[in-house]
Amino acid sequence: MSEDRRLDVLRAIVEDYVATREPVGSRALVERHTLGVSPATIRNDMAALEDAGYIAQPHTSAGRVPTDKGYRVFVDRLSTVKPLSAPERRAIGSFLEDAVDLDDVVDRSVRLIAQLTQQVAVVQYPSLRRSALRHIELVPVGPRHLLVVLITDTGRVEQRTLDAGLDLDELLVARLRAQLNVCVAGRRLPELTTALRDLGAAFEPEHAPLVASVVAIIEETLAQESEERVVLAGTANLARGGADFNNTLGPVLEALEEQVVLLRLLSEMAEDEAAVSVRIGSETQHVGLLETSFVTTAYGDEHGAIARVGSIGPTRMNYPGTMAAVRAVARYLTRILAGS
Amino acid sequence: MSEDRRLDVLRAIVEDYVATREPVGSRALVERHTLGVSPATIRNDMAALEDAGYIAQPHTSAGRVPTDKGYRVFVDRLSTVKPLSAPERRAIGSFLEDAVDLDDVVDRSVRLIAQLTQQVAVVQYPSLRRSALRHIELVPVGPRHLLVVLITDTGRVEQRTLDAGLDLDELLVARLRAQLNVCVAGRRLPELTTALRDLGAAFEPEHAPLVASVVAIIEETLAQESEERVVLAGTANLARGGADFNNTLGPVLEALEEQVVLLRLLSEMAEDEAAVSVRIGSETQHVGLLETSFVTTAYGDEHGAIARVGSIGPTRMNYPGTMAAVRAVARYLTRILAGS
DNA sequence: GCTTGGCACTCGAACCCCGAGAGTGCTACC
DNA sequence: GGTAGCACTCTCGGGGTTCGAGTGCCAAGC
Repeated sequence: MSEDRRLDVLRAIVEDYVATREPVGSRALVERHTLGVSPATIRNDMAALEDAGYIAQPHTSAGRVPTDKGYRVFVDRLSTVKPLSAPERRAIGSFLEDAVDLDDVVDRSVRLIAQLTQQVAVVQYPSLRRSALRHIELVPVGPRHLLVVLITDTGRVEQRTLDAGLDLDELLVARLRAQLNVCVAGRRLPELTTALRDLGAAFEPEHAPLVASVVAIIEETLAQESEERVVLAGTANLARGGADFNNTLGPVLEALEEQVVLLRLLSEMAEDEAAVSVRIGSETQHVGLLETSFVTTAYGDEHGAIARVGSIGPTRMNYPGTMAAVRAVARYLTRILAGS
Repeated sequence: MSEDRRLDVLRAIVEDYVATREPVGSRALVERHTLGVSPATIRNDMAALEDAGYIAQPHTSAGRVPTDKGYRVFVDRLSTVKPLSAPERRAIGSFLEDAVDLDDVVDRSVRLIAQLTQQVAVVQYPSLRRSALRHIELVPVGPRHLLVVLITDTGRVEQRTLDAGLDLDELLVARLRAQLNVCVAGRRLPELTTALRDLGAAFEPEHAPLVASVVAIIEETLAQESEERVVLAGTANLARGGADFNNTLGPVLEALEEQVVLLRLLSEMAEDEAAVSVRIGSETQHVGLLETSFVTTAYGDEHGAIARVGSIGPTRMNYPGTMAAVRAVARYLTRILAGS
């Protein structure tokens, strides 16, 4: 009983099951694949695969279905990610290049992945933590309020309103703005925070409270927003494809709305070295996502990885295709961000 | 056969059907409501209501179910929106007040409505068209690119990147920024665009192309974004409630992802005078939303209405409760925006 | 020792039938 | 106009049966 053939059988089972959505039996396998042996032999292999936990049968006298463990072996050892066709790649590139700003880039990316994979797409905004501030803008709002706008080198914009507690002097605001931007110029976060703390020294003591509160709100924003933001698209694809997981759709939608869940998964997967990382079924460690898999990869700019994109679908998904699509979009995304 | 009693019967049917989710028959009706007549009489009334198109039976020998037309009468004439309880109102107010910026306000509002109505919530961002620009910021990005940031008096921020086509002079950018902000100061859109067109005159002829392209991108942004942006929450609530519309969930999700559809509905409903506006089933004029109703109302700031909030659920929804929740959130939202 | 054909066995899906129950519409009566 | 009675219709659910796919095992073959 050759080990190689058993893996071939596992691959065939996964492929057939993904294609047909029905448990696959020994006869169907030999008919659709050239395995060179009879159904009886396949049955023996299947029994071994079942003992090893790679496949299971929904009930006696039904065909076999891959388990999460089976998909894992398939993804790790049995599948090859085949690159997209040249026209597809061109379409991706040109679609993304038409974006007018960062929001638009993210929006287009997520729609693109949803479209390509016919599943739910996830795009994480560029991390504030790993990007540098490009500019800080202070805009007086009414007599006593100040709008603080932070612009990063990835084009992301964050704003906060600050109650100054006293009437604002236009000149002072201008000085503060200038100092802040000197302070900021091109620095990454760790240096930035220490630089900000020294800022008070450049101002008269009576302005210390204002400076302090502006600095505080900047730091707070950076800290808060390092809890990243994610954008979804294609949730309707969950319901499409008909009898996919009709009855368990609720928990999946709930999990997707809980950004916390997605962020945890994304951060866990960021630790994987692999270019494209996959979480299968129970590996997601979330009860609502037991029947779904999550394929992600990192994108970045010239300085390296800054966030992730991905696609979520049923565990019974087309893994090679999904991985190819996610990887392709991430590459173009990186190119766009590095180029602008 | 009194007309009044017939309407009472219709109201009872709607209420029972909403509560039980099952077709309601004549006997159940007299048992649960004090109508003072026998089932046979109710049957006659029901026949009349059916002839008039207010109710229908799913099949012979089943109870009756309200039609869209029946719900319409119920909403217009038979239901009273009862205000939320004091604790509920306080909870809404305090939850919204903790928001740190406009994005956060919108985010909290939409989650709040989803929570209160247990349905899908929709919040439209404040319209750029109806708000005034508070500030324009120009930030050089690399040698030749300019980031144009627009800040409105509702706190909304839009940005665009511009390829200047030639190296940028720092001083020129500063002059342009100053001029733009003079131009802008507090003006509403219609005056603004004419003011912008005259801007070129203040600069030397050789800078005309730059000025023109900056003005162009500002106008383009304002035009584009007057196609409003909407935010959703609570899509998982569609699947919850079990057998609500299990099989037709796909089209609904698709419709919700099509922002165009929502925006059309919102703009149509903006024309209604009524404080709270309702679209029932087929009235949405969208095939995916045939089994859903859409409850919206406007919110604004001290200058009046600027956008809408709403809730989407099955036609068989709790209309009075949904209307109360949507109205309450809109009021608090208005208060917050006017106060900041 | 692996592979194969044969065979008995299991079990879910589909179908049909039937009875129960809910609800209606009609008609005669108050 | 309201009411009671009654015949009629139709869905839903249970129970029984058949059908077929698929398995597991065994004995024979290469």
